[in-house]
Amino acid sequence: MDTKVDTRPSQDCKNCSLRKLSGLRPLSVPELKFVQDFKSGELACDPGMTLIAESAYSPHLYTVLDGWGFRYKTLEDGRRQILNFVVPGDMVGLQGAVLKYMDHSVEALTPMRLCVFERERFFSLFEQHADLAFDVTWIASREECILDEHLLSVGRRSALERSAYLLAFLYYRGLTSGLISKGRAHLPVTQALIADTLGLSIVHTNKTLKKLAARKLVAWKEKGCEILDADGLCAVAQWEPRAEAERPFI
Amino acid sequence: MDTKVDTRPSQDCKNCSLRKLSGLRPLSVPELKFVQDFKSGELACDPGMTLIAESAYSPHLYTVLDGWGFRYKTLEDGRRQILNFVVPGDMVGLQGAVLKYMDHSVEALTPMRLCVFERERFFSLFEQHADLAFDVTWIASREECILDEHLLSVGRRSALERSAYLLAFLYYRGLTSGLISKGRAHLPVTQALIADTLGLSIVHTNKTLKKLAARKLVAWKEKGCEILDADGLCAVAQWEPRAEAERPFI
DNA sequence: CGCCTGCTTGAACGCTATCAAAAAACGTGG
DNA sequence: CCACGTTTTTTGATAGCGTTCAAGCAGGCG
Repeated sequence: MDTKVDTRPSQDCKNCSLRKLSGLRPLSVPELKFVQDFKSGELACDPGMTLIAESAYSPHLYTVLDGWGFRYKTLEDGRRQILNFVVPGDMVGLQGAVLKYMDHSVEALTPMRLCVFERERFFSLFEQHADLAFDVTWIASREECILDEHLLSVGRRSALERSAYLLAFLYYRGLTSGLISKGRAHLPVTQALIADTLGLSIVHTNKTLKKLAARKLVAWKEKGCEILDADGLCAVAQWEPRAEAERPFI
Repeated sequence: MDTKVDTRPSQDCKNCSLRKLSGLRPLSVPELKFVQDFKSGELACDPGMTLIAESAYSPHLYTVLDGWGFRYKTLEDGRRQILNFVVPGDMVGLQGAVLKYMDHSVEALTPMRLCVFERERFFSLFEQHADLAFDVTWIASREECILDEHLLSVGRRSALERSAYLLAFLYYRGLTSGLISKGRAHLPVTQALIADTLGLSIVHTNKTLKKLAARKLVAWKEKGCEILDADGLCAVAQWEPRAEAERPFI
């Protein structure tokens, strides 16, 4: 449960491990230079660690370099709703940087590595690089788009459809962010997490997942979920992933 | 059900009817000048009109000047989920302008008036006015924030809590956007709309709303909902509205 | 007046929650 | 490598919240 901020001089953004991912918008030389200067360090953290706590002020803004995490909110009596998962390329704490308050918490699901920025200097990005500013807005809009689909899912899909949608969704997010590959499609989630994302009880989630397993769409092993047939999941969910053109990454 | 685009020279932004609303960030003279030039017209439309259709390309981007509307998505078999409501000051079609695709539809609930912009020129806003670009990101982030709360609501609140939350939420949105006042708190929504927002059936929505009415929190009249006790609704919902500092408006 | 939309009500069904408990997997320290 | 506590998964039984089906009523509009 410990955290360590890397105090070595910031890693070179040009050789950022994420840059080799296909589907990322390449940065121009001046942009890269700006980002390199904007970056104030790296953060590595262990599973279970809270990156950002609801309503607590954080002076930082992050970009995920590696690992899985998730965003959630809770009601006063403890009921929890997971809002979305974060993967490499996602920004963490953007709401806080823009609105000046955080309305949700973010927790690491696996060991994570993050790129650290100072909120104070966030506005300079808008002043100096219109392209990067547009990218930030793009990222915020895509998050909105994902939330729209989740809301449709929780509001109108049955338990079986919902589960299928979520697993397919996580599969594609894992693929496009390089966390998994078609051969190694293992999602590091517990059934309790799935339940809190779908708005279902743990017991019923378990029974529903068993049905998907019976259809050979997924398998539960090694404390996580193996995706066996993503197309099958999509069919059950009445959903298909959007083929994304080029994704910005800051 | 007809639409009319106002072909007269664009109304003066400086005297925009919305500018007198309290809580809006005032624009500088150059910003105002830019917005005035950016604006390409006004659109007036009647209730029931679809402003933007899912997956259809629209060359426009709007800001709401007057009236209520709502965003929604549907599944192939017709099940519908309302994602959020739009009120004066909100942008409509931002997702489309940034991501290049629309994933939801937008429909007018009451007669609406909108300010029309050209998507093509949207990027120039980022190039020329960092402050306005930041405002756009602010608007996107706040939408995300609202969706987070809706998701928590649909996922984890009971039918009664959910209804109370939604009505309180609409009440405060109406207030801050000048559509209603404390004396005249009438929301122009049908129970079918409420049902599609909460992810409930119409029948059960009706029974749930009756319970709120029995507690004297709301009253159903004139084809809409009268808010009698917003604090009471908040208490039922375990929710309280956030006191917003200054809201940008483009 | 008659149709259409929106609100209301009752009854029966069923999906999902809750309760309870056990089995399995995992992590840790001896 | 084993023992033990903890977390996660699994299963069965029961209860209840919310859905679906089926009418009936009220108000607005041509």
